[in-house]
Formats: sequence, structure tokens, C-alpha cells
Amino acid sequence: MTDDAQGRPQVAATIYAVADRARVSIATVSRVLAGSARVTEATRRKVLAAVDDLDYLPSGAARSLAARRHHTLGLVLPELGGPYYAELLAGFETRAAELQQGVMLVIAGHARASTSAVRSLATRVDGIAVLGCDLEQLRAGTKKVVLIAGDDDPDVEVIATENLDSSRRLTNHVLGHGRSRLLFVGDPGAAHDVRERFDGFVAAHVGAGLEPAQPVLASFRESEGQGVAERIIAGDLRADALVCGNDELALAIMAGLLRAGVDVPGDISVVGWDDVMTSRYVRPGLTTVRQPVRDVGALAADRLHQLVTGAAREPDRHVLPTEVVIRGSCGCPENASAPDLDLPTLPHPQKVRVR
Amino acid sequence: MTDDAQGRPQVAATIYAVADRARVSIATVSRVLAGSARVTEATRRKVLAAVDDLDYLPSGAARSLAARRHHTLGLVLPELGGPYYAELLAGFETRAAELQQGVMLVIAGHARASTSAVRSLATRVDGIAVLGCDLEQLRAGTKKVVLIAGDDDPDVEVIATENLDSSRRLTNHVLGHGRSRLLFVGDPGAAHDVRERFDGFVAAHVGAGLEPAQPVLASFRESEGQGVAERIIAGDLRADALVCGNDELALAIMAGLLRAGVDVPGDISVVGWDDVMTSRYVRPGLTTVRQPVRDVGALAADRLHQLVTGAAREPDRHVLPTEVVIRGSCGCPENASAPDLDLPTLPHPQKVRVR
DNA sequence: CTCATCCTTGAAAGCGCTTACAAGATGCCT
DNA sequence: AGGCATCTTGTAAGCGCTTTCAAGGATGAG
Repeated sequence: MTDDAQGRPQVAATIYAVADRARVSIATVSRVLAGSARVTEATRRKVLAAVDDLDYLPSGAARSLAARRHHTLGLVLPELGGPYYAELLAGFETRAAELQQGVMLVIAGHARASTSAVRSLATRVDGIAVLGCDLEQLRAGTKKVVLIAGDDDPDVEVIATENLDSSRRLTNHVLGHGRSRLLFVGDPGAAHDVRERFDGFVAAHVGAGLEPAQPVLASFRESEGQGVAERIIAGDLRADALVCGNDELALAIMAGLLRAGVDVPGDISVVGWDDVMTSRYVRPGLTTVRQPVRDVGALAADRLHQLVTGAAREPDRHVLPTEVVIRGSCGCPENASAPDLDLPTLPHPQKVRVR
Repeated sequence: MTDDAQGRPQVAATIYAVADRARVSIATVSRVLAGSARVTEATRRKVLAAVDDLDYLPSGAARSLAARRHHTLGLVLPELGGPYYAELLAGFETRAAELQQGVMLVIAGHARASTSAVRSLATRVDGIAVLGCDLEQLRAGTKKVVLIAGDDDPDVEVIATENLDSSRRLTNHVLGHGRSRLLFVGDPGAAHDVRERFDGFVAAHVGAGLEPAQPVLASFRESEGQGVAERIIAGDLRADALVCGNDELALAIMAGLLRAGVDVPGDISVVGWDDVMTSRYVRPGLTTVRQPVRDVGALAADRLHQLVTGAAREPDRHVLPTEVVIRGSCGCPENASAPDLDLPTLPHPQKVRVR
């Protein structure tokens, strides 16, 4: 075994090399490294010294194979645009790290390629958390699964945020501004949580004795918001308030409207969902709904781990509360101090003078 | 072997079960699954049928152990706040997926816990890409390493974006607005790329025969920007232009300034770095520098894979070009059609009437 | 001093794959 | 028909660990 220019061995040391050097058996090395078994302090030190000398790093593959556990959790996300997914991922990773579990990420993107990606993911993790993707393929497997923001399913663990009621309250708030021609922008068929938001929109209308309009189908991208704004400006779509499925869409629409000289919220209210950073910075501030996204990620990792270790037996359903954040885009005075505005560490520019 | 309520086997099928069912040897199953070797069409179909019947999913651990390859790349990020890291990750994952490699993510966070996290990461991947974290521990290992946004190091692969020259140009642009008391906000000691941005700031001053001020130390968080804004308002800090290390900081400072009635860019110019979404939406639009973050991530995955497969032998250094994005916060008219403003798919609200 | 008891340590059997290597089957030519 | 090259398939030896089981040593009681 020769070393390279930097003087480090070309090939990684194995447990055998460590055992040899410490003059013990590989079983003892394994015990020391596992930390659990009873080993004399003297041998422990010998082994640790050898590990150190050789820069020994155990092979994860061999370990997983022998122990039948990967100590790794998988997360499948449809994309990584916007702060929503990043935040979720951060919560997931952080909790997983606390549980000493690694995290493998798959961005599902196009269904074709992702099927194989998810299958291959399943070969290297103990369990998988899935957001917004079809999991039919997983259903069949023996891996543990957690569905994030998925529909009710008694057979599967689900972590979701509250949508229906907050959407109803948000819609009611907009109606309370005297608006009567509201449009829901988003595709209720695209994801379960969007469906629930639309249902809340409908429920508020029904509660007020109004007829809800059909949803304006649009996916959650800024470019689509642009298109919606144009249709409104062109008179193609008539509304005095827009309840949007997420903030990106709402922001893009609002920007398009403002650019064309439409007064928001004077002529038309716009509200969103997610409370992204930009929503705090634009004028008028975007009224929206804040979800505990990080907590969702953390809880997903937590439950997945419990399912894997057997600490949890039955799949359960968890719904985390959300919070309506009132700013100016709905028609409220910008400096309204709604109770949910207190985010002490974040700036809430309110009486900004522009120009 | 009993099945559970849903009728799926409790324990995953192995290659032996598949071989038995297809009446072939495990070697043949392996060959069919690898897809490479020469196998009769008839046997191939038999095997594939058995695989299908049994819902066979190979064990990643066994596979990695036997083949001495994990087919997984690791990525170590310091955090996941803001769009920068998410974008990088997206580029990395996407490219890795194209190369049929899995991705394991570690958020380094606190050094203490992350040392063990990175060590354990190293046991399950073929190579590691690191951003902004100490890699002394990795240097010693036998794993391949790519440094993202790291300092020059002939021994290690480095992927970076151009900082010095674009920072010099950006600073010159601000100086061109007749500003003379510029402050750099950020901590050049915190990361190599911030150091380069500060160096560019200094270079521009030197080029103009001016004395550069000491940097205003601040980390890249909105809360710190708040503090800087307060110091300026209090007169604690005097400046007619702020060159900020990133957009979050610039946006928070600008918001704080505007809220206090300071005219941006009339009284004071503010520019940032990164071109985050919010920078396009705020008024005035934030003049900043756009980096090909996604490409950086993709290139990192690419090079790492090449290093692992041996397609690349020598560590190399890659510097990707950046682009100054002129908006209103530097003092330019908001509707200036600077050449780098053409982002056709993104809205650039320009003549927005607010209230 | 002897024997039972408790601890520490080692031997060895897998975990589920990949991959030389070898053997058998098939087809072609003379 | 026999001999040889070619192609397909099987045999078996690991890959580097964990973990059971058993052996040997140390310890204490009688």
C-alpha cells in the first residue's frame, strides 16, 4: 500500500487494519465504535488510538448491510423553488441530524425520471417522506412512508397544515372589506392542500350566502401570475379581490396589476399563502397565511424515524395550525397591528416612504 | 413469511428469492439488473417477471459494499436560508440525478455536531462537495472533495463565481453616481467570496484614488441589517452609499432606512449581491449582482462525479462569470434598460405606482 | 487452594450483492 | 461427424461490517 503525494493512504483503512494495529479482534473494534458494549478502558484506548492513527472511517455500506439499517431518511420534493421547500427541507434535515440520521434528497421533477430516482432512493434509506408526488410505487414497498401535505389516508402517516379553516377565515376577511366578486387563483386539482384552500374559499362564500366563482387555473409560478394579471387588465377576468393559492402567484399578479396602474388594494384586493420573505417587503405588504413549514419538516423526520424504529406502530395524521397574516394588500391599513404581525426578529416595513 | 393487512410481504425480497423464482442463479439476476452483460432475451424476461412479482428492490447497502461505490454524492451547506443555497442544491441534485447519483445533504450549522455529521456522511458517499465550511477533517480522508466558493487551493477542486472584478465594477458604478463615502457591509473574514467582494470594493477605491473605509462587520441576516440601518440613522455611521455583501442584508438595511424616512437612493445608495426574488419586487429595485448559482451546483456535482469515476484526475479550479444587475437603488432611473435587465420570464416591475 | 460466577474478548457466521472464473451449450467449419 | 470458437449461465469468493456464541481470565466465596 503506497501513499499519495500528500502522504495519505490511497485506500481507506478497514476494520481489519484497525484490529491488527490495536492487536485486538475486529469484534472488539466494532464494540468500541458502537460505544455500547462492555470493553475495558485500556482496550478502548488502544482501539481509539489505532482508529486515529489510521484515519479510519467505517464503511457505511458494510455497516448498513450487517445491521440492516441505513440510518438514513429520504425526502422527495417536487421542486426547490421558493422558500417553502427549502424551509421544509431545513426542518427535516435538522431533526434528522438530531436523530443521528442522514438525509437523502430527491427532486421529483418529471415523473419519468423520478420513478427510477425514487426507487433507487428506496434502496438506500429506511423510510421516505414524500411531498406532492404520487407514491403509488412506494405504497407497494416495505419501506416506511410519511406523506407531507397529502390527503387523508388511514393507511399512511400524514403531516399537513391546516388549510380549510384558515382559507375560510382569510376569505371572510376579504369579504369583510366589502368585496363581493372574489376569484380563487390556483389549481385545486394540482395538490391536496390547494384543494383544501379552494374548499375554504367556497365555504366562506356559502356561509355568506354567495355563489363562489370557478377557480382560475394557474400553477404556482411567477410567469403564470403575469398571465393572470394581463387577463384582468384586459377585462377578460372581472374581480375585486384575488385569493391566490400561494405568494409567488399573488406577488406576480400584484406586481403586474400595479405596473399597469391598477390600484391594489383600492381597486382590487390580493391575498396569498405562505408568507414568503418578499411578502413582507413589497408595498402594499401581502396579506397571506403563514404555515409552520419548518415544523412540518421536523415532524416528518420525527415520525418517520419513529416508524422505522418501531417506536410508533400505527400511521397517524397530524395537522399543524396556520396563521393569517394581515398586511395591506387586502385593504387593511398597512400599519394595522394585527395580533399575528408580531415576528420580533423580522423587519416589518410599514410606513415606508417610496421616493 | 406472513403478509400484513395490505397483503404485502413483511420482509423485502432478496436476490435469492428472485433467482429461485426465475430458476436462474443470482449472478444472472444481477446481470439482468445491471443491464450490461449479455443475457438471452428469454432469461431476461423470466428474471424481470420474477422481479416484478416479488416487488424486488435490491439492497443499496449490499450493492455498494460489493461494487465499492455508493453512487451517492454528498453536499455540505452551512445553512439553507435564502434562495442561494436552495438554488445551488437544486442544481447539484438535478445534475446528480442525471448522472444517476443520489444526493445526501448535511447542513453544517454548529461545528460541534456537524463534525460527526460530516464524518458519517463520508461513510456513505463517493465524494463530498463543501460550501463555506472547514474541511480540514476531509482533507485527510480518501474521499473526493469539491470546494464551492472556496479559496484557491491547488490540491483541491474549487468551483467559484467571479467576485473581485464584478465587485470592482459594481463599486465603480456606485462611485459613478457621484458617491464618495461608501461603506462595505459584511464580514470579509466570514467567507472567501465575501473577502473577494471586499477586495473588489477596495480595488475600485484605489483605482479612483480614494481611501476605502473599513468594512462594517455584519453577518448575512436580515436582523443584522436592521442594526446597521439604525446605526446609520443614529449618525453612528456616515455614508452616502452602502455596498452590501448580500441581498438579504441590503434589503433589510434599505427597508430600515426607508421606514425612518431616509431617501434611497436620493440620500444614500444601497446595492447588494445575489439577486434574490425580493430584489426585483421592492421599490426601489435593488441593484445587485447575479450569480449562476444553479450552474455552480451542477458543475460541482459534475466535477465530483468525474473525480470519483476517474474521468478527471487533477483537481481544477473553475470560476463562473457573474452579472451586475442595475435597478433603482444605486441611483439609476428605475426604468433604465441596462443590458443585463433582460430576464424575459421574470417580471420587472418598473413604473409601479404605489398608492 | 479450589470452584463457581462474572467479564472481556475472539471466532465465525452471516448481511445481499458483484464479479472473476469456469463450465456447459450452441453453432460453424472442415 | 469431429473439433473449435463463441456465447450464456452458474459457482464461489469476497466486499467490510455486526452479532451470537463460546472460550478464557479474573474475581470472590467457601
